[in-house]
Amino acid sequence: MAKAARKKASKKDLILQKAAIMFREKGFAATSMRDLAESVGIEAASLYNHIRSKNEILEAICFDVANRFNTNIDSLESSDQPSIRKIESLLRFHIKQMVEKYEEVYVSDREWKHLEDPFLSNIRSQRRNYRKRFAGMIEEGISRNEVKKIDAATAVLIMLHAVSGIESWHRSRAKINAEELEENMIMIMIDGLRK
Amino acid sequence: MAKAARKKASKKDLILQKAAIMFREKGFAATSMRDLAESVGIEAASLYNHIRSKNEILEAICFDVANRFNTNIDSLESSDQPSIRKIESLLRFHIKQMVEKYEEVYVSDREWKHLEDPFLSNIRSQRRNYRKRFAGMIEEGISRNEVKKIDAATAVLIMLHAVSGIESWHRSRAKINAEELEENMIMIMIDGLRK
DNA sequence: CCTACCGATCGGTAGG
DNA sequence: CCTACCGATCGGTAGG
Repeated sequence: MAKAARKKASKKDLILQKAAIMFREKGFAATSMRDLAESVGIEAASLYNHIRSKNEILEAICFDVANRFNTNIDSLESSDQPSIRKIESLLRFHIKQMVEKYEEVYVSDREWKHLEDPFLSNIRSQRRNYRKRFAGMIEEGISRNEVKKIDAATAVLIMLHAVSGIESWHRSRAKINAEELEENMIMIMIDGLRK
Repeated sequence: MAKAARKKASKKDLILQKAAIMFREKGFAATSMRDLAESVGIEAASLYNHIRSKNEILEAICFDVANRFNTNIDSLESSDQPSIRKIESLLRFHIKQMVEKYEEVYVSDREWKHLEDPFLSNIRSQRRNYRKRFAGMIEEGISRNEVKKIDAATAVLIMLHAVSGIESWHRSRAKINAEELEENMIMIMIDGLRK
């Protein structure tokens, strides 16, 4: 019974993992359950022994990723580093997640619009909330004179989208490694392009 | 005859415009020709008097946007400003395009994967080429000592994705206006967050 | 986990 | 530009 439960869980995990890969490649809407079943190695109908619906797969991916980012910002906010260090840590977490859990993070970021209510409203408010907390860290940095006077909301948009640039790095198997990538990104975002 | 041709062109333009709005909202794959026809105000079958296929609409959007960006980088490369100014101008062009032609630029950037060959290969190579030229401007800036020593390819990824952050600004109708947005973005990207 | 199948919807065409 | 309709494919279910 324990073994059966473990087995079932790992098959569901396999489905989620393959789904993340396919949703990233083709998009949620353009991926059929038959495509997914084939990549898992079973018939389409058999998927439904492990998951309830196509949308449930997307929900699992999106909320799993959201939880990881929320947990991280929780612990950052309660720490007492300088603001610019908090911001740097947040960015480094985004970069690491994008490198290590590429497909899941990418899918949760680009395909969440295909969720249905109540999950759609939920994720929307989680995203709004996250951006607000990030903006709060930037405003704190401005008031402490660690960050230059910019519009915090604009800075949040730039930073969050900038890290998603790793997508292209990930697929192109560029010349530089993950560590160099991270250092370059942090340098550019914290100190800009100009020498 | 001239008038009929003009009329037909403008109806086709209306279809392209409505398609860009819907492809941005729901994605290419999740937008049906019946959805599109409804927003244009005709029956689905009637769309085919103006366009040949659903994919042809996406092709028109993607290549129109690509041409505008290529024309801009052509004229920038042949100018003889300092490298950092060329980079700034390129970024300003991206920001302006994103503000003014929001739906088309967004769609061409996120939905081009749904193109079919030979258009898919064509746009892929155009994108590769554009990034290479942009990286060349950054490397020129480094060698002229105007830009700090960073990996040019990484900087390109960050900058191109950062400007697409305007998407969220555009939809959220934020407090700041387009001009302030542009100045904030340029300041952050050129000089970074740190004071 | 499979075979067999469902109603719905898709992109697109014929013919007027 | 519409009515009528097509073959294909979709997400999902029944029953074993």
